[in-house]
Amino acid sequence: MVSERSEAGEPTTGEASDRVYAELLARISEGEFAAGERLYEQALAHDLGVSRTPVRDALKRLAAEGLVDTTPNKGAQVISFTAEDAATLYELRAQFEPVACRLSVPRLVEADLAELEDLDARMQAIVAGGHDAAELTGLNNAFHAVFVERCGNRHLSIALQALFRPAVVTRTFREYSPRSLERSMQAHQQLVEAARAGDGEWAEAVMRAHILSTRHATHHD
Amino acid sequence: MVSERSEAGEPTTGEASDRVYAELLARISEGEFAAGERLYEQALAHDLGVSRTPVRDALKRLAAEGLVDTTPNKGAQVISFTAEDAATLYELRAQFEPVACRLSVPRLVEADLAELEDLDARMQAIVAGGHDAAELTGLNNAFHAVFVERCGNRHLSIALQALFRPAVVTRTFREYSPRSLERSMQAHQQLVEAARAGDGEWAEAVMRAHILSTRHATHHD
DNA sequence: ATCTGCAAGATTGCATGCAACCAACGAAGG
DNA sequence: CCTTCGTTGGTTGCATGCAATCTTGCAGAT
Repeated sequence: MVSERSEAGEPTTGEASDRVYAELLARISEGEFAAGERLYEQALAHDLGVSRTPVRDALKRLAAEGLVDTTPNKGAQVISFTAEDAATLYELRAQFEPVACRLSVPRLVEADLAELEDLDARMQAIVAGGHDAAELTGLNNAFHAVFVERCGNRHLSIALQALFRPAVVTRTFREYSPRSLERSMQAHQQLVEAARAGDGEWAEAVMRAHILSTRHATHHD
Repeated sequence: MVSERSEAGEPTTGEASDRVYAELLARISEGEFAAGERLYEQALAHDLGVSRTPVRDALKRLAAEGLVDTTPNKGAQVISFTAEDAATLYELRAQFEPVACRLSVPRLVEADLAELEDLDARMQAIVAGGHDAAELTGLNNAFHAVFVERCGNRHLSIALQALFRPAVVTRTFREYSPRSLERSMQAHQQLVEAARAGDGEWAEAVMRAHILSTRHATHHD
């Protein structure tokens, strides 16, 4: 039968450990840590009100996911992309995320659909309002993560997340034109529609167009 | 039980965490741990001659890579596949590993080529000799890992490893027919040739054929 | 003035202690 | 006899202490 809502690719270890992991991931996503910045265990531990142990755990997890670089006796620092790496990741994303879309859409349940609609609505509200780039990026990542997490195979989820998560450091929406932004929002709405219709191929096509469009819109060079 | 690492030649050279990780990965690959078996930190620590801390680190790393399942206050246990999951992973592997091959072959340096040849030679020696399935599987994984690790993008490597590494629990060579084994060896030789020639497309084609052939040769039931 | 060597501070990695939590077993009651 | 609850042993998660290593700054020599 169907199981409870277990999130694929998110190994829950403890309690403080997960909190620290989520917090660090959020801070990296929001650009609170500069690329290449070194992350000191003691400072983070004191800042988050825990000891160094859960901080170490979280950093190791981030390292395994490729979001921070660690060197033997020097600790962790946020990854820094070359422009070429970023471009490559975009290519890979354009290739694989639509596939994840096609696989996941037929498996989405009502809660997932509701979450997609909620995220879409909140993004539209932000676009209509103050354009808070950080929060918008977070919601966008959550939106895309739904398809990845529900693609039906846990290891595929992990693999895709390894490809997509590093993109968070690029702070996607920072340099968007209003026109591209509007187009992205429409793509999201269409994705919600396709998901509600259970049409994986439609969703795949929309997602592919969405990503390729985004690639040209963010062209920073 | 094995006791080859009971005496540590290097007392303070650090990297105990990595050593434990490699050891656990090897043991899982060699089938020394049954699928679903629970891994106790204290027991592993005592067995490996270290404290629980590096063992915990290694287990968290394995969890992030999807090789062990962890539940909040129950610790880690080796993943167990459904037949469907295994089949899906094989599909994905057949789709993606040849691509990694094509990307990596033009980037291989002399040391990589030498390693491929060495691994190939050792596998042939084992096939000619005692057919030690465990060691053969290890060498085979190392052989395939070369292409994944040299594919040119670190995050793609991480993603592909997330897809391929879980397959190690299936103990690939255990139920191979001598004929299929011979064919695999020939494929490896051809891969070495293609790699030496720097021909990524050739290598890609050989790898795809190799994997698809393997899929039929192994009977997962 | 620049480079080299050293020494002190700082940081990571490992070991250990302690509390919370879970699982299993046994006893008491229906 | 079966069910239920309390107890006990064991395991994980977190905090802390300590040694090894790296970094930084300065003094001295060339």
